[in-house]
Amino acid sequence: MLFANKIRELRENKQMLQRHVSAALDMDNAMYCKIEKGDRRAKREQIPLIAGILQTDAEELLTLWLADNIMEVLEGEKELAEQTLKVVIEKINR
Amino acid sequence: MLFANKIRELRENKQMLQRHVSAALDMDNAMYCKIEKGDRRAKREQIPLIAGILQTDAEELLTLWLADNIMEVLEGEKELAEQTLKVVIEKINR
DNA sequence: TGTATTTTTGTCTGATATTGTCAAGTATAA
DNA sequence: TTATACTTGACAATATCAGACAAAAATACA
Repeated sequence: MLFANKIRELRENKQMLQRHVSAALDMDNAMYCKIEKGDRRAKREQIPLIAGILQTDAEELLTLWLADNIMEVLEGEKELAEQTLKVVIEKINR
Repeated sequence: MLFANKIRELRENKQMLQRHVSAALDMDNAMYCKIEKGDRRAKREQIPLIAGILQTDAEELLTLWLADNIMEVLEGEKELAEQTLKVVIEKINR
């Protein structure tokens, strides 16, 4: 879980508690805990808020969050992942 | 819709009717119509069945179906798509 | 040790999204 | 027109998921 690992690392480096972040997000702390563990997914619109609270780049966090979502699509399709990504890149660059 | 376009093309080239395919899939024809138009998504386990009916390579169809799913994740994130895919590829090749 | 605090886990519920079905619509050809 | 193929929209059934709460587990520290 790229996104989860990143926000945990950021929070710990800043010596913040989960409840600081969850309060700033107006979110149940249990929920935030699950997001940080990768058990639940943050909503798209929460990413920039989290970035603000943790004082980091929103685009970087969003990129990791998107990458997680793509990894989930490719879950269990290891042998087709590479070819699939080729098709996607080709589609995007056109 | 890569997958949708492909199965339509395959079906038409074989002069098959939608109801032939939907019957073989034990599926409501309206549903198959929507899948072929890209309004609804085929289930993962239906892909090899469809490939069998249309006598084509299941892996190729599956690749297109996965690519559609990834495109949906990247929908509206055009400016981050490239970087995101880089992260995914890096993650996969490790 | 005991106690307070933080983090994690399990479960339930309401909201939201998805899927399957049906009926009615359009399009095309005979 | 009539028949056939395809498409669309509306609705109900179903599945999924965020959010909430309580309680357990882990951690810190007196």
